[in-house]
Amino acid sequence: MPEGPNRQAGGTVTNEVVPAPAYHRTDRPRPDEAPVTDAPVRVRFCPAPSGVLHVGSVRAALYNWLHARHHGGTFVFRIEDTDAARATEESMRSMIEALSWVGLDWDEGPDPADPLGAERGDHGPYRQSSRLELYTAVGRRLEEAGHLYRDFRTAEELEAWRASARAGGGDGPPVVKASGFRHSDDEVARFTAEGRPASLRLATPETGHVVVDDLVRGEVRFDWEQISDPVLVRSDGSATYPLANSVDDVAQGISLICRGEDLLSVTPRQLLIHDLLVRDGLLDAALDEVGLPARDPAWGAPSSFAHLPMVVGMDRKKLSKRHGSVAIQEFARQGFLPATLRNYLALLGWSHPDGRERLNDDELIAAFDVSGVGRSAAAFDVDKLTAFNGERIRELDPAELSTLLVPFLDGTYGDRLLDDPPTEPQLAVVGGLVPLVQERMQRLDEVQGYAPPFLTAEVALDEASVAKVFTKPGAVAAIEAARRVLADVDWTVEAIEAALRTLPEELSSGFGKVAQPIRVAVTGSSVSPPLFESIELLDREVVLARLDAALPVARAHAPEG
RNA sequence: GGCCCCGUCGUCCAGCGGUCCAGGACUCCGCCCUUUCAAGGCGGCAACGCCGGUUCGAACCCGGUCGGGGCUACCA
Repeated sequence: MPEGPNRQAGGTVTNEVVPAPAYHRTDRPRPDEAPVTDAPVRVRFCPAPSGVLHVGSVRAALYNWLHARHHGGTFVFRIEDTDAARATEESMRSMIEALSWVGLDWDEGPDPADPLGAERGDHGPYRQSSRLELYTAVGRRLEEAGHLYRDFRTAEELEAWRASARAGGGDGPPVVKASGFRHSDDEVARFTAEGRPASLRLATPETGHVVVDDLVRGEVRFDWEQISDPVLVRSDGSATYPLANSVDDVAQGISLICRGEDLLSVTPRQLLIHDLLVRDGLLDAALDEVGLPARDPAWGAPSSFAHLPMVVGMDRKKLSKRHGSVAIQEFARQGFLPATLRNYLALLGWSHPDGRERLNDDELIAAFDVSGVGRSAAAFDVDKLTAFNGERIRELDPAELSTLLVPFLDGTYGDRLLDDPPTEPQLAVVGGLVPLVQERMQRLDEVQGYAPPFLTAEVALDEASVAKVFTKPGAVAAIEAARRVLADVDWTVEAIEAALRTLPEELSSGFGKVAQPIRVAVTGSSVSPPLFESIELLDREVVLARLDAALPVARAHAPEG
């Protein structure tokens, strides 16, 4: 049981590397001897810009953001585009836009207003493609210090070796170790002279084990003999993820690495790299060499890890297009509020100590603690998200909701029902619509189902509604009576209601029987916002015209006799 | 195959040896309210994967088993 001085509120922070015979030095300080307690809280979100940002990534970003805000720390947004073949600017732009939309603001990283250009923060650049020199310098220094070895094997050779090893040809599992992979000095000299390309592998310890003390998983032990020596520098000279990611985490003073569980098994080698980077000031020298900002003296190597459980679909399978909207932008166009996403996603793996679920940012930030995160995979449930969203919409200030609704009516998302730009009267109608629809919407895009009768002169009578309502006795009479009383009533909700309330008695009927035909005639459907308010929102001429237009239809559907 | 992680209602969580014939939220169902649809109120269905062990006592501890997932790339 590792017991070091490295304790921090919220969890044990001892990442012990034991023993370390294969990494050479014995006079170095043990990693757990370095006090890390007063290092400032700095966390990062560092997606690889290929594809779109999905809810799993956003939840990871959210947890990092919450951790930073809770501790008054710094949230860094870094772009990991070391794989030139996969990274695209389109994806990068989209991810920056998505994270901004969700409302997770970062303190250092690309400028959302100028995604491909400006950056903010003193420890950049924040795009790895702009730090290649650093990785090269670090790679060279690591090699000079004897931590790396050259591998001249081609991809085909490696593949063949793996295939046979896996086939159980007596070689055991396919673990790459220096003991079996390091070329002899002669070979190295010869291959180098021939100009054969070589990748650089990190020589990990051949024996012993590492204990990763994870804030969510507890202590996880790995035996070094099971861990392959990772390629740090590709044969074309470019850095791989383990190198670039580790270098940047140390160079940017990241204190807690909080990421997906899929990276848990890769943590041992990163611990080793962090250690090598910090030791003897190797990284500091490289930083200085390439002219990048020096590290803050208060920073240590990342001292805490938190590996978050995966987010899966309702079928427990990996999140995919089949699970609805994968790209975060899709949530925007469907009318989800960013605050809903933040609230819901926070609860996917974590819960407030007192059990409350509807939480605003302040409450989230105040209560969030990574070590309280659960360990099992969580299914993303759109129904619950939707329910949360409906509640939030109801809490919105009407004026704000009115503004939020416009993009769903001006053609930004969905059909265009407003002029460009919207006219004052149109905006007034939208504003008038808000009280009628606010409590019956779960998503903003649902306004598209309510708005047409109020924004277009003509109304199309819904076939099913006509068949259901106009075929009942009394429909024609109700419409005729409504037409008569509405012709000269005061155009206020109260007067309209008072007038229509007299109809049931006159027609010896129930109000429901009278109201439905009128509703269909005026709104086109048997399902609509409240009748009196709907009528009032429309102009008298429009209402009367619609009643007139509906009359022949109602007559045509009227029952015999 | 090897290494690692995970396993409470359909779903997300609570539970951290007795107060649990397991609690909240979403979904679903019923009732109330009601001019439709909603909203709101009330009520209901529904789970500790399995087998052993420890213990006076286990959802909680231990072992095994089964099931799910991750990694096993010169992707990240």
